[in-house]
Amino acid sequence: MEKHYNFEQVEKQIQQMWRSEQIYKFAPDDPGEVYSIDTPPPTISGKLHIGHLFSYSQAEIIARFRRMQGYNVFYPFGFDDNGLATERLVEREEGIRAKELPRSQFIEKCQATTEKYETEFKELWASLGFSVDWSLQYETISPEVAGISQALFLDLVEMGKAYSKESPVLWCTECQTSIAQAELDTADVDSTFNYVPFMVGGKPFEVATTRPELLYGCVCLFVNPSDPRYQNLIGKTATVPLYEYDIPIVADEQVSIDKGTGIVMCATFGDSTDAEWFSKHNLSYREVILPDGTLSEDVPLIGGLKTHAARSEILRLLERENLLLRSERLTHAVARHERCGTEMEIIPSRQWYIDILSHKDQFLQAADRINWYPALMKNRYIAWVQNLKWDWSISRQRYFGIAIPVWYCKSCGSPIFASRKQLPVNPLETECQEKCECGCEEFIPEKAVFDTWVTSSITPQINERFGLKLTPMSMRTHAHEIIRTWTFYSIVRSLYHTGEIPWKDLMISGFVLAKKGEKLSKSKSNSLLDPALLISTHSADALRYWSANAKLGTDTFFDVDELATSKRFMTKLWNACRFVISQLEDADPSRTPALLPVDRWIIERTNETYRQASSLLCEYELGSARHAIDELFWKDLCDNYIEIVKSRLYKPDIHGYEERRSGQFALYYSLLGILKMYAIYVPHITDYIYTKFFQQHEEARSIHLLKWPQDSAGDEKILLFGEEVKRVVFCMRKQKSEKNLSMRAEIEVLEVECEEEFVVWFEQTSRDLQACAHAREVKVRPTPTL
RNA sequence: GGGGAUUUAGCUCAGUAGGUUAGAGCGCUACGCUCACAUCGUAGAGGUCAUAGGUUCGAGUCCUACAAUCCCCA
Repeated sequence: MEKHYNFEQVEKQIQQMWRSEQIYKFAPDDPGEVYSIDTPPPTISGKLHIGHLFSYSQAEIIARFRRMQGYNVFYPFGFDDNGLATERLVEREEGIRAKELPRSQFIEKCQATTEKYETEFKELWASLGFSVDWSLQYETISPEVAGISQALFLDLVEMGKAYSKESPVLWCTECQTSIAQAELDTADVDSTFNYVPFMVGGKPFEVATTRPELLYGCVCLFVNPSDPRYQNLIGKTATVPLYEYDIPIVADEQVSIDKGTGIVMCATFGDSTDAEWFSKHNLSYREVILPDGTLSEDVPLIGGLKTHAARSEILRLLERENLLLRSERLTHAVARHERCGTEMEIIPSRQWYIDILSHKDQFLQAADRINWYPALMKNRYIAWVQNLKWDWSISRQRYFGIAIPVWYCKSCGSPIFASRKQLPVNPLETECQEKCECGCEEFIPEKAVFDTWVTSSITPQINERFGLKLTPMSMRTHAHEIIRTWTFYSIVRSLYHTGEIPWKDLMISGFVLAKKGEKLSKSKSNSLLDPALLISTHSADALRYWSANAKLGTDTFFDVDELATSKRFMTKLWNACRFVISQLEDADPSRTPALLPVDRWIIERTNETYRQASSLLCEYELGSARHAIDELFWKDLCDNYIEIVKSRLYKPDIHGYEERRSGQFALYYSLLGILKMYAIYVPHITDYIYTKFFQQHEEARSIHLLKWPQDSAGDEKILLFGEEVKRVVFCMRKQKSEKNLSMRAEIEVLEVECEEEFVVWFEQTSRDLQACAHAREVKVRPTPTL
């Protein structure tokens, strides 16, 4: 073996070997129970960052573990390449606005951009050594997936779970589309709480509002039914200031008595409470804000202005008329669109929905049938489901997405759905083939597309497109910010379509934070943190080893200096292997020699570590599992066992030839075992070392085709003996260290005092200890019993 | 405003079901270039486990309060 490990060359070479040998090819008929992984298809919204590298590596380590456990691992990869996030990326990169281009031209640009990014992403995953079967790849925008998505939508329509209705909907005036509750962010915004007088029976009553520009949309005043101040107002009418028209005063428990004056104005629509009151109290609609974020020209005084300009203007007008009694500064949480940061509006329009509100209980119960790792992530899901206020709005007034397969009758407006054999279909390009029940033969195609989550929520079904039954899949993995979207929507879809949970285990990873509390974002990606650059300068294995250091689900900070630990580890592994292998040239691992006790110990310690690591990895605790392997490798094998057995390997004429073979056998077994365990974390260096030496004995083309041994019963006594041996060596070193002696300094006698039961074993180890301690003599005696 | 988490060595974090003297890596100190490794080895120093109460024979671990930081949701 070379003196230094050259990762640049080796990682490429090993990856090439994996490809040409098809090491990770999935075949349904291969032995072993299928272990299927539902990998998150990354959204094409910009470059990948270290957070992706971190969480995808963690999942990949589990894939490798399951494979070496004997499962037939189904490990596909996909790309979520449609939807608003992608459109915004294209707009940003090309300096264009979607609505200013012909639809087809914009879509072409989107396709070109996604292809570019997908190639880049794929190269990155490959350079990290991912054991993915790329023949299972899917893209959510592909015709194949579009067909599946549309078919499942039609299923939902037939079940009555998908429907369209005209109603107030969450709306982004920047993206000019409806959006779902899950796509909202909240941000604290400085604003003013403005007190204006509404006249009731000739007497003014103060009402506070943060949205005075909606005064013309005001349809009702609400007070709390148990507020003693306003009992006499209930049922009366009030006059809207400035606009001078009358509205009712109604009681509702949702009014908070201590906020403002306790009288709240309801406009169409200022917030989600307004929308609730609108339907609950059957109020009328007064249009103020248009889909593009300007006020309707029909609104007197401020028509045509943008929302914020209209707000300033109406405040100026109110003040001029002495109708602005006072204005308090306040900071309040405002809902914004997560993709662009624009404040939400609520605007009525016809949209498609998936019914989620009427089955909350079912979604909550499903959570108990899924294993959550770490367990407390379940709370986030439960909190989210309990707080749902809107059905899932699935239509988007956008372009690069899967078409909603429906036309509307020109005369009666009834929806006509595409037939199954037409799918995938784009109603904008294909004529409706049916006839409406009303006799009309002219149709208007649906222009809206599906929300991208409509399709990414069915990845388990997409993975089944080859005909293999996979659901419920074994495991789903992703970071914790998309519990409310991907996890939730997937559970909804799975329950509706299959009646079953989508997967048995959920493995939820943490974020990589730039500094305290700050999430890394794609937009401000630091070039130093560019994954491709990190891989090329520090190696994939080093990054993988680092990503396996954190506890699952816990956020972590990234500092390049931490990779020094990884590098140090890889150097140590390389050097240890180089030394051990140099001593095994003439070894014959197929023949088990009579084993000395200390050799039995390191073999048993290896088996014990297999057991520990396996049980931790079954709980997705890859950090703790790695630490268990580190302990075996660094402390037990390198610091102790190798030092103890060294002389026996060098000098068989003193220690005996059979004794040397015993040491060789133990070294072969434990080192190969350690490599097999580390293979899931650092697949390149381990496979390289394997092919350099072990392959000639083991036959398999790659270490990744070997299996971890099945659980075996442990031998506690030999493990205890090993601890005693380590204690003796430790005491010896400590004494030399305290006397400032070299470890090589000779000592007269090494006295070993041990339990009666270990006396014989220690005597069989005395030559090793004598050489290790550089002692003239070793004396073993039992601890005197009291 | 509601919910959840974190707070352990100078730094980054482990500490499983309450049980000897609280651990690791980095950093620090001393010694050692020993024929795998000085990108190393051996040993050592360093902690009132945020704070205040409580339960217990015994609390980093369980309960209550409080503080700071963070996350999710309104």
